[in-house]
Amino acid sequence: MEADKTQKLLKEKLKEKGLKVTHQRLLVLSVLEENSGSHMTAEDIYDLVSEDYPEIGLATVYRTLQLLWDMQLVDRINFGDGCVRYEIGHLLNGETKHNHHHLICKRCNKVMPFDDDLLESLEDHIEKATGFHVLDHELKFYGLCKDCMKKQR
Amino acid sequence: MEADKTQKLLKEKLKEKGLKVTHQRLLVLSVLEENSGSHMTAEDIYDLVSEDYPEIGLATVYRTLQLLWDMQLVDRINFGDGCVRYEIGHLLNGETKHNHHHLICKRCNKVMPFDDDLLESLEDHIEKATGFHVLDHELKFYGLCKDCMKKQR
DNA sequence: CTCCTTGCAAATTGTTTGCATACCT
DNA sequence: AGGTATGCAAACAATTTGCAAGGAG
Repeated sequence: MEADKTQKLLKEKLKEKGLKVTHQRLLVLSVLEENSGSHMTAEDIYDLVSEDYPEIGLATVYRTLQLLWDMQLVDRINFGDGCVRYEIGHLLNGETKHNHHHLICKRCNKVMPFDDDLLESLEDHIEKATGFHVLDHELKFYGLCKDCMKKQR
Repeated sequence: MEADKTQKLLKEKLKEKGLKVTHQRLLVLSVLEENSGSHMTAEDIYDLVSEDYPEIGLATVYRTLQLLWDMQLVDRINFGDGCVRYEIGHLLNGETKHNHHHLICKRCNKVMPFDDDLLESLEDHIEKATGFHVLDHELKFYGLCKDCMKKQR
């Protein structure tokens, strides 16, 4: 149901640019959609798409992710663990803004989401103070999770 | 003057762990200190250290940066351009907290610092709400800088 | 004298590119 | 048909690792 809407949007945007609607592009987007909430690497996505469509190549996944990102259909996140991660775009995600942040444990590397929209007003302030037009933000907190705090020597 | 303090701290931390004080380690830290405010890649640091100490190897720089990061003497930043960047740790930087953020222009890739300590209270809130102990945060705003806004078609 | 550390080169890992073929429109 | 997309393998770039030799405590 939601998925239909997403696909339709992708098809529109492709047509707009004279690009083609292919199996691979639809599949990558749908995997991202089915796993909304997880932070997936290109390899993760490749593995999942491969289940339905084994002949896909990893390079195509990279090219498609780049494309989806250019079209603002997916978000990129980087936890500094050496690979870029993707999730379904916040524009498609129901919410009007991207207001979920990440708590990253320095010891066990667990990543937890955290919701807050405190930053809206800060964005307005930035625009007025610097002339920089904010489109999106990314906020990460590094520290120790509850479990690791307990285990702390 | 400040540099002495930094070196002393490094020496202490090394001794604490039974590790050795080497030229290379001191030099990497001092380059970072001299360039406080810039966001340097391992390669940048390697080039600068090489001027004083040409026999250093790039691998040593990587190993040293890892070490300094473990010891909380330097901060890591990732602008998603394919390489990790480093700057002198906020603990050493005079301030008590790391409250400078980044405005990243999506068009020209310029990076501008932006200071604000609005997040302190948010950190307290997180600790109470989730049990996650926050050590540091990283906040990036993506958008269009003043110049690129003007040039906008 | 013992272990930690280094430099070098080789190995890894994530990602990109070139090219001939296959596929949308 | 005509140009876009794909799969594969080779190319790349940033970072890591193995190892023998050098240096700090």
